[in-house]
Amino acid sequence: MCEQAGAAEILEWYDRHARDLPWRVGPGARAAGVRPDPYRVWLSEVMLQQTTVAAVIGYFERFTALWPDVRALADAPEAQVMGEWAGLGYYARARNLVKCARVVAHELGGVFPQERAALEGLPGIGPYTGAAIAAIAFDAPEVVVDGNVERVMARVHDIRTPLPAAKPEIRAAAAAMTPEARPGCYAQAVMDLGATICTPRTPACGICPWRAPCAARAAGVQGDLPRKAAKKPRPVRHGIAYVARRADGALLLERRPDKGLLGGMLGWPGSEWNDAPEPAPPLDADWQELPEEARHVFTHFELRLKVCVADVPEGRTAVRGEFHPAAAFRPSDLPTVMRKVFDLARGRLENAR
DNA sequence: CAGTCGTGGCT
DNA sequence: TAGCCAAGACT
Repeated sequence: MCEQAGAAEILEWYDRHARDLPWRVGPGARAAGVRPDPYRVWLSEVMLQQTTVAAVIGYFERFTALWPDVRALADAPEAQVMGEWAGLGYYARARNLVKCARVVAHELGGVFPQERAALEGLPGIGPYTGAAIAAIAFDAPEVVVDGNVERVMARVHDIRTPLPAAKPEIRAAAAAMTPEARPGCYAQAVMDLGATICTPRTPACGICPWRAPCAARAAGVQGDLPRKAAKKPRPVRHGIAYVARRADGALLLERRPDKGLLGGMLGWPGSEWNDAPEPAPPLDADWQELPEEARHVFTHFELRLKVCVADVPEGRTAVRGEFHPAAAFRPSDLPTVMRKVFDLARGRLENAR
């Protein structure tokens, strides 16, 4: 049987250097017949979308401890899942995670589909994740193309067309290299290669199993690939966040609408975020503006939030939001920008008490 | 298709 | 430091 060019070299490298990851069945165990748990593969792949391995590991451990299988996750209250996801970002992933778990649990008998086509289209599963689950969990010979694969392919084949225009060419190259044998190991091998050797800057070509066939290396342009279209500048937006503490210690929080930024997450009531926000206090109080703003960088804008704090008597009703008892409040349930606001407000509230 | 959608680590 | 980047999906 004619193996795909390069597959043998990278699989041999993977057998010796595969990263040990909590969701992974390593090459040795896989060869011994151990199958990955599709639930854990799915959960890890969703968490890893645009997110580093280091950031994911702790979340993965907590999620699997709380919810060991897809039925358990399907039964979880969405608010609890959102709270556990807080800090990981891209919160539509968490909402879709619950939706997908409920579809699998209630409409598919608790069993993940094995086919890429059936996986793709489930909430939160797109072209990459569908192919990755099919390959890793079920050893389907799917073409798995993520950012690592794009970088590795652009270099091995010296593809100088900038992304995203180069995507079709890159996919064709990836398809030509994907082997029929051990497709799950192969997919993870290329991702490990991209994460540890064929890194974005200063790749370690000297120890790369694909050094010999690498066209970019031969041309000395490996560090300049893949090329990417120029990015747009990131504007600054301003806003005002209000942290109200009731006499019993309860804090006024507001759940954000499902659509849009930080959708479905808890946060402090506040103004719109724009060039010149209008004050929008959620209740009448003696608001004290803190001297320092909370700064946070999102993907497409930078936010500077003025923070106003107030102590309010019990019985006061808010126009917006709901008071959360102090005992039930966990800052870790908040998205990072809201946790930054709380960290600033906490100092002032401690002093006032 | 191009914009939206988070965050933390690294250089 | 300020920009770049990460196992993308969705509209």
